Amino acid sequence: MTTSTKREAQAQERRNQLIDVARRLFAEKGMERTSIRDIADAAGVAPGLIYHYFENKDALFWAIIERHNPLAEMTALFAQAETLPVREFMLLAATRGYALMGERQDLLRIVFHEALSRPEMLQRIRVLQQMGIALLVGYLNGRIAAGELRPHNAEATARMLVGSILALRLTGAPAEPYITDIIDNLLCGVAAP
Amino acid sequence: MTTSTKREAQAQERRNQLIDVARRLFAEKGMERTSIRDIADAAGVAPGLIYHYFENKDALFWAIIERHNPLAEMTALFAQAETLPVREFMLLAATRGYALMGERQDLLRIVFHEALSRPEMLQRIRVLQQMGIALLVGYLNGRIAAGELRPHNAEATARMLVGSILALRLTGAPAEPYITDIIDNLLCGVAAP
Amino acid sequence: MTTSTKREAQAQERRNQLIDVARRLFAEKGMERTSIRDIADAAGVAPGLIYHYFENKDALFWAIIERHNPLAEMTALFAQAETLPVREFMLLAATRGYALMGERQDLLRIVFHEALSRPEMLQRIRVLQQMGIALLVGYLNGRIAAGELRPHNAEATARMLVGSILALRLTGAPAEPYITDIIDNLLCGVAAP
Amino acid sequence: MTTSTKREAQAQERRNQLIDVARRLFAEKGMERTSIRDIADAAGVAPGLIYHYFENKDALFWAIIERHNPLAEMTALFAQAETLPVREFMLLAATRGYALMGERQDLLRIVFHEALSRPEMLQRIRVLQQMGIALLVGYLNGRIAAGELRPHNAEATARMLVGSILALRLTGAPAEPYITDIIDNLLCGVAAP
DNA sequence: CATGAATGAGGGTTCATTCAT
DNA sequence: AATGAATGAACCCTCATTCAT
Repeated sequence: MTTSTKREAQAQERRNQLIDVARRLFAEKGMERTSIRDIADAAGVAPGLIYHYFENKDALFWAIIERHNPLAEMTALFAQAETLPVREFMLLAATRGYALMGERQDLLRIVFHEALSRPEMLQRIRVLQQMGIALLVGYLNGRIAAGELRPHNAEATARMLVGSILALRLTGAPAEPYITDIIDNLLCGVAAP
Repeated sequence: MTTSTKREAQAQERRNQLIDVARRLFAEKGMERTSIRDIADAAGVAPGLIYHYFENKDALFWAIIERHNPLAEMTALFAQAETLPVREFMLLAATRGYALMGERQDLLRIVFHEALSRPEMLQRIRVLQQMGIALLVGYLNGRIAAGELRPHNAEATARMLVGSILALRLTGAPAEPYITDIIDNLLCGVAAP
Repeated sequence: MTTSTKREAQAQERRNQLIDVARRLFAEKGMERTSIRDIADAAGVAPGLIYHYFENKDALFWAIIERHNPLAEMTALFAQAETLPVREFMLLAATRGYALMGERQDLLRIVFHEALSRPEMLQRIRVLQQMGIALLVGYLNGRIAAGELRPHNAEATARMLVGSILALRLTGAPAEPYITDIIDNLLCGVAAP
Repeated sequence: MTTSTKREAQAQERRNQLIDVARRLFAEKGMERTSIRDIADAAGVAPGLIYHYFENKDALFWAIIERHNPLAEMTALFAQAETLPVREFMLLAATRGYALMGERQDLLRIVFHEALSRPEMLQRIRVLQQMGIALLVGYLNGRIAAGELRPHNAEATARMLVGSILALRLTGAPAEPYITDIIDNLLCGVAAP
């Protein structure tokens, strides 16, 4: 029992190691430019071993995705939304989103990269993204109902916010001053009074 | 003279055909998943011929990019910016940008895809993107000077606009009602008055 | 332990087999006219396997050279030079050199062939050749010092000897009577007394 | 008539140009590493034109060989052999041979290169070489009959001479002092008196 | 005489994957 | 659990050669 448990733990560790190594390499060079041998070398194991843990390269890819789901964290963040004024919370959420995309930047690259060339990927990505937007839309509509935001199409706002943050990351732009400016623009508008 | 011109014209035609075929395939499957043979087959041509027209696969890629450069059109659009009120022109520009990304959606996929995994591509693409943003920033600062927009960081606004439109395209969302809402949000803000 | 050793031994054997097969084919048709597939077929092996053992075709070439380096044997021969009179030793050395070029005739063909069209090969080969000549020059100068040969430019003699033997091999001439005649000519000259 | 003659002359010129260009390139990089396109580019013509003048690449190769036969010159040289003392003439012949191999060094490279990998080439080369040796043997036997050289196997001497000179060229060694030393060694021997 | 578009076989090489050990 | 030898298909690219113009 104990031994088998130890074995299992060891196996789990090895599995995670392979996932992490693969994530790094995939992010650096893209999935196709990363060979199984590259991964094996970087992990210090033989190429054959990878097939002991994953059916094939694609399965390894999905394992990476599954291991890093950012939705949980975002959900937690929105749960405490009510405790802050609108502007503060939006700043917080935007900053956190920006940071998250940074922490998982390699993942972001992988996902985007693959999503753009593999329809079945795109499908799975859109589901996630839809959930993110839904979270945001829910919050915004709550604020509208509370009279803190003027009545309007919340989905457009949500898309603006996500798109703007995403664009910052994609272009390598820094968080400040852009994030603050974005939120202020969004809240107050840029038209002359 | 006539003959040589005819020959040249034919060659140009063939070149364009190859570019178009490649564009389609690259967009469908990604550049790496598209083999030279795939392109040749789709064009009804021997694989070797492609190397008669393009030095290698990468050169073919850049030929695609060059053939469809949206910058010229955008520049022309901004040249007549003064003739319209702010809101009208921004709607027009956003709509045109959205449409352009649509017409060139396959191109967009290709460019994104490659940019994400090949630093030297990212470099060249950022140059283009920077020029687009500069165009927009120039316009916005003009409107600020004219007192039509309140003084603010125009670059943040430009990035919001581009990011928002891009996000629409990437998520497959329709132009309306989003574009109008986005422009209105941007101009007037979403905060309650 | 035993198993890994067996594996290693097997791998070494396979490596040597590939070297030998390649040596034969390279000698028969020249390196460029021999494809990796030719080698693989002749060895009864998949083409990819060759790249498991050698980085590329060139590396395979150098592996052939390294496996059959005649310098060690020649060095050993010259170590016992003192035990024989000049004429006997020179006959022995010439005969041994002729034999060696025969045993390695295919190698000779390969080396010459490549040396003639690839500067970087010529470079590496000249180093080897220089060492051979140096060996001979050292010996000759020793004999001059010992008063057995008249004082003269030993390098010219060394080059004559090597050139003469090489020419025999290149033209397919037999060892006898040429070698004896060559040595005698070299020692006594052909001028009438 | 005149026109056709002019045309013919022009054609002959073009033919020779192609031969010369090909000779240079073949010598530089070897025949296989030189493509028809390389030759065409260097000559400033279209690839197709080469096939107007030569059936294929091999025919072009043979045309090069035929255009540059060194035998005529050597025969002329030996015709005046009697006018000089042995040592002087042998020096002259050796020097001339060395020079010839230099002038035609590129040709030498080509011939050697191809001879080593193509049996039918080797055959043709050996015929030429045999004629060269025969020329030399005839001379040497004449000198022996005249009492200027001691009676001995002239063919061995001829092979020594040719081999020595060839080795100088192949190793890139300079003419002097080697040639003089070689002739002196050959005439007087290197043994202590 | 001259062009250069077009062919298609074959080159070296990479790589996901399998399997005996 | 782990190895690494072995496979074979596919890749990008080169090139001698042909032929309509």
